[in-house]
Amino acid sequence: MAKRSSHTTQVPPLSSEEKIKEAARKVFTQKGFAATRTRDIAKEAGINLALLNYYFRSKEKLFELVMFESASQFFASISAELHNPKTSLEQKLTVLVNHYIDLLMNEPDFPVFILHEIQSNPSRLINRMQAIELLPQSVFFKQLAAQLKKCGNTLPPVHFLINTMALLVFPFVARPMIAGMFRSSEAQFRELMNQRRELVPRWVMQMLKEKNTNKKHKS
Amino acid sequence: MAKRSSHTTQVPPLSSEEKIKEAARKVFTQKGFAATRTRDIAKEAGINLALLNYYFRSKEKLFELVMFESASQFFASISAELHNPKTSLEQKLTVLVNHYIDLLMNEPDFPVFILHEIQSNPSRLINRMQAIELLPQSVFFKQLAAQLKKCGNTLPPVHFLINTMALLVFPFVARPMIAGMFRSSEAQFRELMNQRRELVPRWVMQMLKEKNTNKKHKS
DNA sequence: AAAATAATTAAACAAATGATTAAATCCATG
DNA sequence: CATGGATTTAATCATTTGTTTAATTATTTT
Repeated sequence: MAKRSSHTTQVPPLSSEEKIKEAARKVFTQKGFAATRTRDIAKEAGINLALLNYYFRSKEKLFELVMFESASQFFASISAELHNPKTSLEQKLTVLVNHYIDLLMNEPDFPVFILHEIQSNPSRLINRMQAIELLPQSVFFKQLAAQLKKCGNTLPPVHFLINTMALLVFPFVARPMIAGMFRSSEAQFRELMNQRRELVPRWVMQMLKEKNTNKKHKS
Repeated sequence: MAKRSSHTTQVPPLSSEEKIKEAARKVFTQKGFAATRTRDIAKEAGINLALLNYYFRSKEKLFELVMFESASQFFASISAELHNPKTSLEQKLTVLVNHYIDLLMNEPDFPVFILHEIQSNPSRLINRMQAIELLPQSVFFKQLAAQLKKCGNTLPPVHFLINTMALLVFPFVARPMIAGMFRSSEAQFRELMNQRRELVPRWVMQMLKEKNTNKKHKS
């Protein structure tokens, strides 16, 4: 297909259709559905505005196509590892954390984007993502529950799924605030996130091991 | 000011100006700036569309007014406790966690909203919130750093500030996803969050105490 | 009560924006 | 080359949307 040539990194010229999809992904992710103009996408893609409707019918259709691709890729990319019966819970945690830290360093705007779109239109996105609903049936989740039981911790396993995701993705969604707090540079932030590659799995394992004293709380 | 009357919960009738502000807060928070129409706000407030511009000049001005109020209230509401030299780190954690769990149960859409607005227009909001930049100078932060030192943990204290916020607010920003995973009801979610009132402070204290082995990570 | 000021309304305007049209250009195939 | 379909473009349309205007009603002041 793409004619390869010389020694330089040769980018196969994208078709207009592909250019639109890439531009749409970029602009939608940064500004959200409502704030992006079809003209923004056309300009970003370097194509005529009418081509957008020629290939994708409407802004809405383009959004659903591109974002369903992104979202399922985001959630499914780690699915195999989560269902792998050969690796330990701790190994899975390490793979999971490293995978998403890599991903989020390249796509830092994605989490807030997806959370905002879900919040402003829950039905449109939640239904289409079966990857999410399969998580509680994964080997990973079962190993998590087993580890809890072994340690005599009677808390619902959900807490620790939440905690893992929280420690993993929250730094990225709060990145502008963290940067604002410490006037920290991009490089400093990346250094922090690289440290967390080892820290997050350790913290999660430690939380699992803690005895749950199971005190009452005020209703 | 407001004339109080009988035994029933008497709502002092809001002025049009107040009705608009309340409606704006609600609609902006749920749908974001770009997706809300001035007509949505007018309808929600039950007032004529022109009144919005009569009192607030423009959608943009209304947004900045109302959201600056919300945001500074959100961040400043706990400021006194964070600077209290009388209470211990653990006590502060408990107060902080309980305060924000209360707040977020009533305003679950606020975090995603504010994060999305910051992401799509960082300069507009970050500058105005000095509360955020004062956090690293708070007694809370100093106690956190001291506790780390005492335990021989050489990691940057920021990690634990991030972790505290993560464990506290992430469940709310991810609420629709969590509900989707476990088909859980509103009541079940609230029960989980009530459990976390005690769990989050404990988890954070535990993370602080862990020895940091300080292994190298791949650059 | 009269006058003045404030609040409210219906209607309309102007710009932005998603979408369409019809003509022009490109490109493979016979 | 000629033909026919696919691609691209400039121009335009129709609707939405933030805002304004001018007239009407309510409230306060004199």
